[in-house]
Amino acid sequence: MTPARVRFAPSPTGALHIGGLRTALYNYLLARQTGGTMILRIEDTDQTRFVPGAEDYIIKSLEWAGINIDEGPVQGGNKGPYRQSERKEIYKQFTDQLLKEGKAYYAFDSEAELEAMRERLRASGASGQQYDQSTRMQMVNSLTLSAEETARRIAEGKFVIRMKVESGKKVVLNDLIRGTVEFDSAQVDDKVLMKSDGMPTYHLANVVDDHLMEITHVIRGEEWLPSAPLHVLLYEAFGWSQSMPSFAHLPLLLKPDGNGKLSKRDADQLGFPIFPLDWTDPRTGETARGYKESGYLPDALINFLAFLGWNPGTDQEIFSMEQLIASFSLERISKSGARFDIHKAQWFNQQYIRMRSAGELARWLQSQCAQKSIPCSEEKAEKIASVLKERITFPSDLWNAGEFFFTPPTQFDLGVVSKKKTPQTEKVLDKYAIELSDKPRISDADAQALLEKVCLEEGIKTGQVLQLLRVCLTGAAGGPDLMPSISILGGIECRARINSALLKFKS
RNA sequence: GCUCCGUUCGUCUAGGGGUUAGGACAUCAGAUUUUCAUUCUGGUAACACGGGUUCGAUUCCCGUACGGAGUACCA
Repeated sequence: MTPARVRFAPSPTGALHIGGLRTALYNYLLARQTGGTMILRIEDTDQTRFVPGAEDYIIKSLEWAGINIDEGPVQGGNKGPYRQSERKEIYKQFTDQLLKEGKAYYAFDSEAELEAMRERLRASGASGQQYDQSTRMQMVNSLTLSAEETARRIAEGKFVIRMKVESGKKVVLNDLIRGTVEFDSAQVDDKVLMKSDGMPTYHLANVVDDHLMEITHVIRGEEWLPSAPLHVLLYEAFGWSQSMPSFAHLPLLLKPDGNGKLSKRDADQLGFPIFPLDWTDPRTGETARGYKESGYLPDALINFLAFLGWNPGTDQEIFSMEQLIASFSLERISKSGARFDIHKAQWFNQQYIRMRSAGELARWLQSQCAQKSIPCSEEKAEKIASVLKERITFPSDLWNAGEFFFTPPTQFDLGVVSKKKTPQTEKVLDKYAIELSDKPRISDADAQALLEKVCLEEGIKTGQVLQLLRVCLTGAAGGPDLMPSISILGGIECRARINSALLKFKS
């Protein structure tokens, strides 16, 4: 396999969207699989949309997700710089070349003039309202103005450079996911290549950089497919057709319900994260919760994301990053958009939590306790973790489901109480409490044997008191196995809880 | 409007001219757990529609419908 050079090229206009993370992942998988190079390129050519902190956020998010960058603004590399704003001079050379060869031209139209053109076209019932070969000669540009006038306007410094797209050409794109896609160059417009502030547009910058950085595969979202013919034309114009990268346009991530692509709004409404990490928008001060902070494990999220649009063709679903790298292939990416389903993400998380060691879960619990200033020994944390392990989806559930190990219940399931509390069961629990009172440490088996003994003396089955006992101890009707719980709590604590609960039930 | 892309259970998908159309999530039922969860077993549930091509089409072709994307001096 020839080593692939791929890039993830976000623009620092905000937090990294979960769909962007998937795009980065697919790029990364191909890079690692082929022993190639993963490049991060910051596409910050729109100065008006620049958001401070966004670049740093993107880098931290990728790092958390386990997507390691080989070349980028932080790591450097010999094809840099990796921020497009720092490559301004490079782009100028290339537009100059196109200008000289007559493949691009200067345009001076104001925004109002452009709008007027579109309005005119709409009114006339034309099929499109593009600045293209059919309209360019009616516009204010170096094609329609005299050489002197053009020179004067250029000297004023207010101009854009547009691609001069020839009509009547068939543009063929061989997409790795979609196969051959054909376009008619007549419907490609004369896109702006260089903006009036001297910055390139995405179209120019992307082609120039991909060429200069020797990118072999452009793996990006499907939203780029319509502008792909322009990019192909640009490669041709520069004479780079032979070394043009392969394209793979990824299916989009769609809303869980309704129509359209997944947006932050949907996530907010349905209550799930859309960003990898917590993000505070510096403009609005608004904070959005991240996957990390919501308790998703990075490898679980990655596994989930990998399967949204790709599958290995086998029944295996749990894949580590290494396994994904080994099995991944662009050919097995599906063509249609994938609805985003947070339930599946939760299921993956649950699976990954179970694969963690009791020790690791214990450390999570200990840190949660520490935050609440509740002491928790390693031994206790580990015991709790092992009884709770199969029952949780997020690390925070350790506390939610195990709080009763630290604080006696204040609320009790009254349904169980009214159903199970009889003079007889009360008496059993009373006696059980006394038996427990001199046993600070007690094993599961002993707790069980003791209960059976008391029940036998009172002539009832253990099953008749078990649930009432659980409510006394934990307050709830359901929960982890009772005997191990008693062992964790210890005899003294259990006795106290039984007594106080029984007292409460009397009133 | 125009251009491009797409369409298999509710969801993610496998499959592919002749299959009992497979798996996973979700859901329902039963078993286990004298609780809940887990686990196990089983169930419900899909080839958008219409024309071709063919002995035969869910699979290939063409339309239609529906969905999506793009249509900026944003990426």
